Amino acid sequence: MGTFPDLRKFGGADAFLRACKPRVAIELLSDKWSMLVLGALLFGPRRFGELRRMLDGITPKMLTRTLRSLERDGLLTRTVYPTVPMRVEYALTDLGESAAGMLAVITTWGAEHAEEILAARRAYDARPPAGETPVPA
Amino acid sequence: MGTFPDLRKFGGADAFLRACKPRVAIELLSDKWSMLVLGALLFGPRRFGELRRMLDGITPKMLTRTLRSLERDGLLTRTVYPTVPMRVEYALTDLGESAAGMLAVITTWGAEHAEEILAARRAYDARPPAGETPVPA
DNA sequence: CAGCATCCCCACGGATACTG
DNA sequence: CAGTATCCGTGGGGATGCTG
Repeated sequence: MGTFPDLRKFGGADAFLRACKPRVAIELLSDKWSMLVLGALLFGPRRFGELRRMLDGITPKMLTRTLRSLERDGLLTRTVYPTVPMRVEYALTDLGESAAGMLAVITTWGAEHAEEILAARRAYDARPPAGETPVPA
Repeated sequence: MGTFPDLRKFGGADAFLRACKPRVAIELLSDKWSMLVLGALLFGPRRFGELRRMLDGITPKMLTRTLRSLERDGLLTRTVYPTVPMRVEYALTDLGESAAGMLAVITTWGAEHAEEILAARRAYDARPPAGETPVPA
């Protein structure tokens, strides 16, 4: 069928149904802020406020929730320095770095095909309401 | 920092803020069913009912919505055969196949790291409520 | 067969205000 | 500084029933 890695090697579509292994990756990608946070941490360890400023538009609540979730999954570490004022630093783990690697793949794909997709979208939206049904046979 | 492709080449975190190009990929991934449908179509063109059966748990409404969205983005084609009873076939485009390639990357990553993540999750959940704060310096 | 229409729920996530 | 607490609107998506 194609030149891409054969999905069936990994279980194909079945691999995604129900609560199966690779689903964790999908959940990660599906979350609005997770990959953004990982991306931000690629620049090195960052503090709460720094991340907040890097991720324009994120609220403290969502940043906290996202960081907790990523920490729980072992994608980043949270280190508290009990200074005054307090200081907390977040850093990617190896696992987190590899997850960010996925982000790179996705970003690349998106950058390469965005124009094509947007063009298809325009064409679709511009086509006649009641249409000629493409009838090959 | 790592061995993965350098995100900054693509604009880094900034590349994701607001409505920028690579975001279309994220939207694709974020949708609950889109990548599953693409994965199913990797096995070849399929009819509505076939897809419905392959994607256990999907409702007709969501299948329709997902297919329409993917068609609009040029990831698959929809061909109507006006037979009796009616027959509609969905097939990946080249663009759709390349998108499914992303799925392979993600699936692989998920399969390789799922156990690690689940272990981290168990460890996190099992740790003492009020905790020893890791104080390096 | 391949959908479309409708109702409805609740979880995601934003805004705002407060605390150790 | 680094969060927590609370309220609340939106819409994603399930269930059900009907149609060309």
